[in-house]
Amino acid sequence: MNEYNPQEIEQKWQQRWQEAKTFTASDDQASKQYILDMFPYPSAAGLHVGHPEGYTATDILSRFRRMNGFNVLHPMGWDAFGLPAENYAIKTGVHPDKSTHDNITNFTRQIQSLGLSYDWGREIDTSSPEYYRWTQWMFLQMYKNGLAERKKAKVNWCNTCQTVLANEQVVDGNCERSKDPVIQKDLEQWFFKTTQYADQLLEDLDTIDWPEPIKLMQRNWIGRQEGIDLSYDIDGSNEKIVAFTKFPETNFGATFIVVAPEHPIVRSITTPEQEAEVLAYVERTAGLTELQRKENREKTGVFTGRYAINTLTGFKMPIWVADFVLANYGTGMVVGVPAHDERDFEFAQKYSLEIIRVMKTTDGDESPVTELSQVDHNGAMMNSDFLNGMDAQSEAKTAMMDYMEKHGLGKRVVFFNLRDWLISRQRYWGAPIPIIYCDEHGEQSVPEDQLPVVLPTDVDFRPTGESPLALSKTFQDVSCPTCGQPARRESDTMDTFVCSSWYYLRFCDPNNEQEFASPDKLKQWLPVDMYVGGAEHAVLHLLYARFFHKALQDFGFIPKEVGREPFAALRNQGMILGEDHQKMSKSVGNVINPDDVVNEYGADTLRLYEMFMGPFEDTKPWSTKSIKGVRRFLDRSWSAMQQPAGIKTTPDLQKTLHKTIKKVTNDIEQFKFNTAISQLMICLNAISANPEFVDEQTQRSFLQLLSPFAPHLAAELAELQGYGQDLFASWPKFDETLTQDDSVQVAVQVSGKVRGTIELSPDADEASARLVAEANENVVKHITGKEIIKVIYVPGRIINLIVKG
RNA sequence: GCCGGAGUGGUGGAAUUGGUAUACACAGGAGACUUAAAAUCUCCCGGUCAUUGACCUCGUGGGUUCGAGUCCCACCUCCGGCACCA
Repeated sequence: MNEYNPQEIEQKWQQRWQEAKTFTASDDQASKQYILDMFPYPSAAGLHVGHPEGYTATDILSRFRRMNGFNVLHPMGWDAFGLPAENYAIKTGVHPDKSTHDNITNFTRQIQSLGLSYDWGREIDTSSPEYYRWTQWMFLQMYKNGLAERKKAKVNWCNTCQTVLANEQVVDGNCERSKDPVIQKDLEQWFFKTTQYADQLLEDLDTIDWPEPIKLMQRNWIGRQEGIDLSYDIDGSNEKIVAFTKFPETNFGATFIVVAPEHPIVRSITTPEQEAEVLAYVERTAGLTELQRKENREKTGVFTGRYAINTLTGFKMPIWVADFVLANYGTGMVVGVPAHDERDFEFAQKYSLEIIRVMKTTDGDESPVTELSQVDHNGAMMNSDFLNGMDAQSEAKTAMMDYMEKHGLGKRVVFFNLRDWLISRQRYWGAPIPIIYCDEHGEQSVPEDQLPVVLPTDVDFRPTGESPLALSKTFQDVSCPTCGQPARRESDTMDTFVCSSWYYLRFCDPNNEQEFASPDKLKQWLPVDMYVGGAEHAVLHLLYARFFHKALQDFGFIPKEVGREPFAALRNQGMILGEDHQKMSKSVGNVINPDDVVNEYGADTLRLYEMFMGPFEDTKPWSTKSIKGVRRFLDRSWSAMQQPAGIKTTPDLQKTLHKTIKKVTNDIEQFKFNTAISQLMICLNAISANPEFVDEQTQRSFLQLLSPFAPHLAAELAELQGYGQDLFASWPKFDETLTQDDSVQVAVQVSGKVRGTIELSPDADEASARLVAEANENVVKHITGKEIIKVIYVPGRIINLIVKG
């Protein structure tokens, strides 16, 4: 018998598959499956064990679908632009293009050593001019259609990275990458108007098969809220206060107004007496970072000297400026109802503003509100004229909104949390934004036939806060597309998330030089049927890609037939922790390198182990000991499958085989790889117990079932046994009747407690089941002398005898 | 604070969705083969008490039910997201 030598056979089969182009997708079949991994950023650290988890899952699914007759598109590529390569260049002087491509070479070697069935003919690299040419082209389409816009705005700035960041890239007030505090800067920047798609991005979530928690996170991020913009006259001014609120029903209790310091109205309404104080406050708060604002929870504010009139009550509401009101949320102005809002209460208390209760809260309290714990906005209205007695959150809210709209005092509005996507980056290693500025003609698109705008090489990477491209002579020498006079190029590059927002489209037609992808090819493959990756992309990448898909479809570049969503189904792999149950990290020293595992145990063992560890979506710790058990299973499969096939099988073995076919088939569909593997182990145990009764059919089926998980081993055994590789052109079928047991163990309960088990046919009737149960020796002593008053019988599961006395 | 997810043997985890809790593995114990070890194979393996058996056990405490890991209520712990959001 041959020795199982994984390193040898794995290399051999990988080579054969590559030479035979076994996994090349063809573009002309109807039953398609597009199975996609989130493509990796090729970091210098190489592959970590988290990568193969997702890649193995999609590989199993791809091989399984192919065996079931599907035409599968399963590609791989590189999300190659990004800050780490540039930071590395600053430190070492190695050009990002070089380090990135060295890393890609290493990643390719590592990924290929796992025997994954990618169609390498479709490999893409977002940093190649052939790719980013289309990234730039897409920017121009966004521009042409009014979805890309340059505007001055308060933006997030990271001092360490020396660049602006998107809203989504700010985590707890810190830069997602450097973890350093983000400060606010007023800058002119490029935005994609994601907000124009807020409604659709929200609604279409209902049409896709994604994990509910991920959908919920997107819903919360988009943050749709219904409310009303209330207008108030200002005493002694022609301007108006417009305040957004979700709780207009409390408006009889409104006693003051607060405006964000950044709001332009502050300057125009402040009275001369208050001017100095207000300006000083505005200046002081403007300099604060997000973090400082967050740390300083103590409310501060300054009176503008002006009053707005509460139309309902005639109350003169003082207008204050305070930084707890955010300029970019709602209208940047808030109506203060201190009795029924905690923030308003704190502010009113600090500055001795009037507090009027307008609700008997759910705890029955209707005394004056003097403590924070009394503040609540649920209950029955009081002190509120026509609202009195109504429930605050239902009747009263609607009645008040109706009243306000009818009298021209307010307008119902829908407000979203989502902001436009800031895509400019003052960095080098990204796709240049294809815009030219001319003194005479202003902002100009680079003509499409001049794409790509190639990244120059004569560049100093060191971040100065200005884009490195601005300092390149060769890059800046350009003439205006309209008048031909000297002009200058936009020197910012695009956020790398722009590149990754459309790569799934390029895989459909990766070598097309006329279009980013032809409509026919898009029609052939879209949408992605299964998309797999880490949950860290819950909002960023997945939201942006959805936005791109919708926008490009509306521009007419993606056929309508493929639907409004790019990823029909999504699964997230769980994180793999170190053996110490800690997050893997270099500094802790608990990092497992996939190369080492492949060298020691083989790729099939690594694949099988990562799938066997636990549920796909769960976080789970690595265990070097457990991996040996998986290798043992492959060793035993290796020797069992090399036995000469027996003439006939046993009914028991056949039953186990058919149960296994059924379970493995269903489990793969449901991403329950761990239980699929345990069933394969059960099957092998049965095979090993009856070596002389393992017939050819059993061997063939077992190898077929094993092949998506351990493809090299299965291929080698098929060859050794003379079954040929055609074996893997089909998936075994199970016979439902052969998966049924003839007799089953049924538990006998007496008054709900298990007292014994009996053997019965699964369709035995209650009378005969009861007869056998009552005769069971372990049961008898619990029922003698007692009356059986009720019997509950679940065929094939339990029989429960309820006794009295 | 608000919104999600999770809590099962010494360990990773199973449990046909309300029906015999601990499948499949790992670790551990005993034995076989071996001069020996490794490898391999066979058996045992949640806890307490005990004579054949009984009782307890799925984060904690209640509840619904003939029957609850699974459903309901309250609470505890861990992980993830959001957060002066009007």
